Amino acid sequence: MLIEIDFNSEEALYIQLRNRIIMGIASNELREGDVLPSVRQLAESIGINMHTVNKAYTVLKQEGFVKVDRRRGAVIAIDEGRLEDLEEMRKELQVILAKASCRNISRQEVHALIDEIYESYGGV
Amino acid sequence: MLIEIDFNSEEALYIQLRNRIIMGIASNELREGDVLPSVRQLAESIGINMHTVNKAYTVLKQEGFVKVDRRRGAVIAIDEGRLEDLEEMRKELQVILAKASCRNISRQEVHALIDEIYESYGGV
DNA sequence: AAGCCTGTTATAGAATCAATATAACAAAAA
DNA sequence: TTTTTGTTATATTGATTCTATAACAGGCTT
Repeated sequence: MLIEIDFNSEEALYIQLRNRIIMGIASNELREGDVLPSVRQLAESIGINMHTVNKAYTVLKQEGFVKVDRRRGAVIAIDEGRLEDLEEMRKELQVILAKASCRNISRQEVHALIDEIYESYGGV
Repeated sequence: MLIEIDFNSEEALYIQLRNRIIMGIASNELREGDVLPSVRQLAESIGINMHTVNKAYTVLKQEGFVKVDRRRGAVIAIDEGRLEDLEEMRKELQVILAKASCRNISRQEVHALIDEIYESYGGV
């Protein structure tokens, strides 16, 4: 899986990295059991520091997307039943939809966008 | 309009403030032409620094939710045709829905949540 | 056994951001 | 005139982000 980083973005590098990997899982480019590159490898291939990658992996571990095996490195392992995430999602959506509503983006448009994105993650 | 701040949140105070005001506009608690409290007033009533409020207002001005009138202070004034926001929304939704997809939250559940939130903002 | 590659940890520095604290200014309102 | 408005400048504190070395133990390869 190709991981791209935008150095002009305001988003922290380790957050961009985390997001890319989560999106990789959603789009099935990364599957349960797949091994991520070592922190040193990935850091070098992107051109950033080892610790920045390590922080991304640590966050992914805490959030339940990855487990770390001393032998194999960081392995995709998804906690599927985390209800905290639903409340978190509600809060995030409240802000996003408030903005959308102010900009006269209709509910239909949002639904269409949701479908489009969900489609790209392989339906369900 | 009552503005509440969570001092335990990781979100910056000025971002929380901005979000509250945008949500206030969406829910029609704040309407075009309404005057926001002065930076000093609001700062005192919440118990934070004047500059933190000022930063929130400055961001709201840049994002096109508020205009500042020397006479009246900060006034709600919404730029309704900003297409940058649609692309921004797409990027934010991509991350949120990736997480949702990983947690087995179905597309239907997301649609229902969208409706619920949009409902609270008065339909459309 | 020796060397290499894992993740992990510690420490330190630079740059930026968040929040606070004073202070002052011009314009408008009381 | 005095108060209140937004605006601007400056400074300090603390946290965050990213980088840089360095070292360690566990596992793998040769």
